[in-house]
Amino acid sequence: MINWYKKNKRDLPWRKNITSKDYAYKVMVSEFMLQQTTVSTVIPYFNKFIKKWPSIKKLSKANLDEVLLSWQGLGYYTRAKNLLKTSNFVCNQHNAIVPSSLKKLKELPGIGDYSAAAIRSIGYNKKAVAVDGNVKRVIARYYGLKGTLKDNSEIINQIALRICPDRSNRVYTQAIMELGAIICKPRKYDCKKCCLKKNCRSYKQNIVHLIPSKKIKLYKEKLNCISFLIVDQHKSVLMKKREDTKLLANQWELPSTNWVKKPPKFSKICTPFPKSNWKNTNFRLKHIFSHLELENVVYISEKKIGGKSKNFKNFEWIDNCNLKKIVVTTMTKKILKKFNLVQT
DNA sequence: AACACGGGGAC
DNA sequence: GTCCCAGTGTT
Repeated sequence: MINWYKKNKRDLPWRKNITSKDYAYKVMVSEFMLQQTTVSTVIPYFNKFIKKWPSIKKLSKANLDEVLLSWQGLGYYTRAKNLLKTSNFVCNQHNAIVPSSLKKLKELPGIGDYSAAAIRSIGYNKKAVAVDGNVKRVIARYYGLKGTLKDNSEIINQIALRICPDRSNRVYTQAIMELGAIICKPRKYDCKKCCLKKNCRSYKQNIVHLIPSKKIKLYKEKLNCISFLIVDQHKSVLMKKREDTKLLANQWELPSTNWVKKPPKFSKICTPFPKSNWKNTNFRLKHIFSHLELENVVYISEKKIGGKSKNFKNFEWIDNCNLKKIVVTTMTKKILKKFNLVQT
């Protein structure tokens, strides 16, 4: 497997300059970004992030809005918050050196079992057992473990510990993950090319397609809302900042109704400017989150001079130029794009 | 042990 | 449409 990896490994930006002083920091940043996120999605974000904050000391001087802006579109925004917290903690408590012990790594916000092991192994080449989704799948197939990954999590962790080598841990950790990502993929796996096929139980028994078995799908709540797009005479858009907790924390979005099960009926009284002339755009946007679906109907209006608004708490008129400087939810971004108020 | 937390890519 | 991705924190 190691030989296969050395020959076939991908040229990923966080694998460069292993000897540089900031290498462990870069590995840490990559591990935050890679949580539940594919490599191809992460690469451009990682490059931009490291260009802006090449060292942990520089990152620790950033403010949250800046970090969230560079995270915009990547999802799971608590990661950005935790990464900033962690960099501050490391600068204050660990002399700006990313720790290499599992215990100290796991004290850092946003770093759990997997990330601690990955940073120790990939960042410092010290022994650690990093078990991510790829590793679980490779082990489950190689040992022919039927059932879901969750059913087998205990035994998978035991095996992972047993087969983890003491030496060259950095290469091993990446090799087994890379095998899962390139060859032993969830679908369209390529067993013919797999260096482990000789002893792979599910390959020999021809049950690769059954392993791991799918986890039962959970019901996704379907919600609805109306968003209000209002532009003033200077082409500024009225935006609202979300609360700093929970979903899409601290991000800006169009003013909108609550998210409710039954599609809300339009009424001027729910709009930010009840006296304006609101029109249904007939534009509907379905947005999928990990745990719910939201169907968004967009109403549009131009602000009348002298029109009064109801409640300006957390509301602000944002001009076109400043729209790209604030963190906007992906959903609102799509709406603004549809009405040619933002590029890209 | 179950749920909250994004968004996109592959099929 | 479905699955799932270099998971973590909260309840």
